[in-house]
Amino acid sequence: MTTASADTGAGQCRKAPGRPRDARADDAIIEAVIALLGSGQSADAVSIEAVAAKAGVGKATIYRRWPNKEALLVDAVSRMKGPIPVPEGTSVREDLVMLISHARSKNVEHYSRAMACLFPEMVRNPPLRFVFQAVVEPRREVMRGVLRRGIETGELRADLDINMTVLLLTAPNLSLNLFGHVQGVPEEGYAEALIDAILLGAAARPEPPALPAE
Amino acid sequence: MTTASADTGAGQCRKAPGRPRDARADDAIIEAVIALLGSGQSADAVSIEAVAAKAGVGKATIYRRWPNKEALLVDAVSRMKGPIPVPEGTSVREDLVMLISHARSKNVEHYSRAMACLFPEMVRNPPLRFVFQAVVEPRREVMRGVLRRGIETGELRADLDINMTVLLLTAPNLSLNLFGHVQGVPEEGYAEALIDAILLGAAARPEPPALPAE
Amino acid sequence: MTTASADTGAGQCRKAPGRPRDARADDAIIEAVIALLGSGQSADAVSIEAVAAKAGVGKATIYRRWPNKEALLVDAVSRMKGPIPVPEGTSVREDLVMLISHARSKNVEHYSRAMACLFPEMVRNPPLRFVFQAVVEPRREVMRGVLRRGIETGELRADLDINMTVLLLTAPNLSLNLFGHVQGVPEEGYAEALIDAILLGAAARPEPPALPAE
Amino acid sequence: MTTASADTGAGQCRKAPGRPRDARADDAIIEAVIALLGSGQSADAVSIEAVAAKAGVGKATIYRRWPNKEALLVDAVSRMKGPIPVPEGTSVREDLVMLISHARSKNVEHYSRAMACLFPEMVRNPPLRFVFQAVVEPRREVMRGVLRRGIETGELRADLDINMTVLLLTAPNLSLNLFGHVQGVPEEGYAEALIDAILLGAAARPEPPALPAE
DNA sequence: TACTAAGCGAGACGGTACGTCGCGTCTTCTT
DNA sequence: AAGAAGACGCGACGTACCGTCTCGCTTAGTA
Repeated sequence: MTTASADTGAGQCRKAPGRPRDARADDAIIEAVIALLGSGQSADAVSIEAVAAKAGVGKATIYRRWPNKEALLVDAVSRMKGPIPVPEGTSVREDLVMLISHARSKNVEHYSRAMACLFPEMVRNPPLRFVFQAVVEPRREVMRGVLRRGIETGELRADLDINMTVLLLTAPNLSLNLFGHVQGVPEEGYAEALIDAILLGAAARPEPPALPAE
Repeated sequence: MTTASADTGAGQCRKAPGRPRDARADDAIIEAVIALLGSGQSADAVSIEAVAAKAGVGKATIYRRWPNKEALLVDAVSRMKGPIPVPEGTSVREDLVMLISHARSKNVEHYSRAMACLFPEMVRNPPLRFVFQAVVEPRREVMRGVLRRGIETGELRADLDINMTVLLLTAPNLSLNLFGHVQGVPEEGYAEALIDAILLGAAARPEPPALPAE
Repeated sequence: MTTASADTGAGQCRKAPGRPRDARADDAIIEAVIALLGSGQSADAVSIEAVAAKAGVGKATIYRRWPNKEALLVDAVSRMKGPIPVPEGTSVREDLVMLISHARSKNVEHYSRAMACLFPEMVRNPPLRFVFQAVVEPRREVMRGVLRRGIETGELRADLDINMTVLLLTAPNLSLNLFGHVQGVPEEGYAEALIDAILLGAAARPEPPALPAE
Repeated sequence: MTTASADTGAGQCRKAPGRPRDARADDAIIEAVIALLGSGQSADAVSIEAVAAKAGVGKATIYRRWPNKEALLVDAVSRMKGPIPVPEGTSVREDLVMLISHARSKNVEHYSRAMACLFPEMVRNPPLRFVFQAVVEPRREVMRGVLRRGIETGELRADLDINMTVLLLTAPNLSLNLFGHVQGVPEEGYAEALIDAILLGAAARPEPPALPAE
């Protein structure tokens, strides 16, 4: 996924000649990016020159690993999100609440800042959108698993449109990250409210007495 | 909404001395922005210098009207979206389908490109998010009206969380604009599928026979 | 000769549009170059970035006037040499002594340093040699005038090779500037010794008694 | 003269441990320098990296032999000039013509290019001027020998300033190398014209009848 | 009619970041 | 230990755009 790891991929049997890349530089660079993203400065405080200075590294060392600024940002974002959480499987609702809360709690400010740096390049170079989806898609796949299991257990409608539901689950988070709060949407209990709205649906039902257990 | 109109606002009773601003310049500038956004170039092709050159205008003429690049972009985006559509009121479902289709059909590529230019500044200067919401909020308010009317007519649940529902209706569009297609979500019939998913809900119901009319 | 003066040449009748170049910037830049050349630092202390910083000027302001580093150096050198001295015409020997002393006294250290910066570009781009000769040639022409007059007055041989003699007069100065002192050549009285050697010639004459006045 | 020979000087009695230096590398490096100097490229095409690539050698192999780029260039120049010619001693004039022609014929273009690379460092580090003179001085010494012998044989004035005359003999060549042709100085027959000018002198003599033999 | 004040196209200005290249040093494995 | 390969910190290169600032000219309303 990352350019750096691609260069030293596991598939290579023969060692590359010459001095090997210094792994500490990779880490120092990524950490410098994350630190700058979080430094409360403006989004363009994340300049390559600042990253190099903060990481104690020459600019060429960065450009040897990533072809340009945005590729570096993509990599930093993917590392920022950390490992994908594993749902516990107690119930669909609880699993989804956990996944959404996790995504929401993680680096909201950082994430938004990183996105601000990424979008320009994502637009200028659409293939990069797929690179970016490579970060998002595994998380979506976990959600699809939860939904499929819910259909099997009968917790969810058998004819559920899984892809659309995943979009409903993840897109609001994106919107909140980018635009900040939307009036009337709670910060506390957001994940629960979102999931209940999706589970229950908006349409009125004629049979209130038929749902005593819920 | 625009800085330009604020400068020559209606509150002024005495006519300003000196040569009045040339209204054709405003249009030429906005049109140049939109043309550059659509020119298939990269997102940073939309530089003030390029806009000025394309509009046949001096840079100072732009900065006299907008305080900086991003304010200009915000203005161009809001004009790009065109007038807010008015729902016909036949049914909640049809009104929402119309609103969503309209938002989706409009300038998907342009919009994405404009966002790419806007986000960096939105993050660096959070008040701009509110400026930006000023573009989005009126459209949301129209949706809220449809939802409220749906509750009154009994088409929607009486305890519906209107704000969350609006988020569910609008956020997926944002996600598609930014990231492009998501696998499994139809381009054709997208609005209908989205709205049905939101209306119906994901949870299974014990009473299939209770919904013969639907 | 200079790029700057070429742009605002006297032949132009219509004023160029836009803000005119700031003449103080030209001076500040040239002075910064000369100051850096004389700062006792190494030759590559004369970097465009250092010049810009010392002159309190943006790099673009330099590159707007000169296409590259070496063109700037050429210009600085020509200004460093100052106005061409005018010989008094008392005698050929005295006029030449004055011209050579003047050339030698001027900025020996600076000159050598500037040459060090110039040669790389002179070689890489031979037309620049002619630009450079434009600085040197007027000074040579003054010498030719002195020699021609000396022939007329009978002070010099009628069949003198003027161009070769000019080369003999100027080349040793170049050599001293570049390589520093040559053993056995006096610093004090250098001009006189040089000119006497050229006037008198190296060949032995059979008639020492024929030169009692000298 | 070269750093390489200094490192493996004759004073060492015990054989150095480890792998001995590969003598072919020395030659390959020097040849690569000369090839690059002659490649019609710009003067800064002679970078250490290009030399290493062309010679099929690691950069460290170069830096093990020469302390820096300019030392390498000095060495290459001295090797470029080839062995010092030995005058035949028939007459002063013929000996000098031979020496000057030889110096002039050798690698004019290469020499100029090499100088372009050398001067920057010569200025930044004046001791290098002496290193450089070590290349030039032996040639000058040969000339001094010719001149001294000419005084003994009576071909030259007894009170000749030998050092100044050597300067007059060598400096014009430098000037031509660096600045290219000077107007009015012949390419063909240059050495003869130069030497005659130096021998004969510029001053007019009152006794034309006194020189019938010449 | 002349004056005044502002708008206008053009482009120079001080900055700052970009991505590239060469320097001289270092670290790896191979010979 | 030398060698080929190439990564490393550093710093200059020349370019592009930012937002501001003069220029000379044009276009109104005011005197």
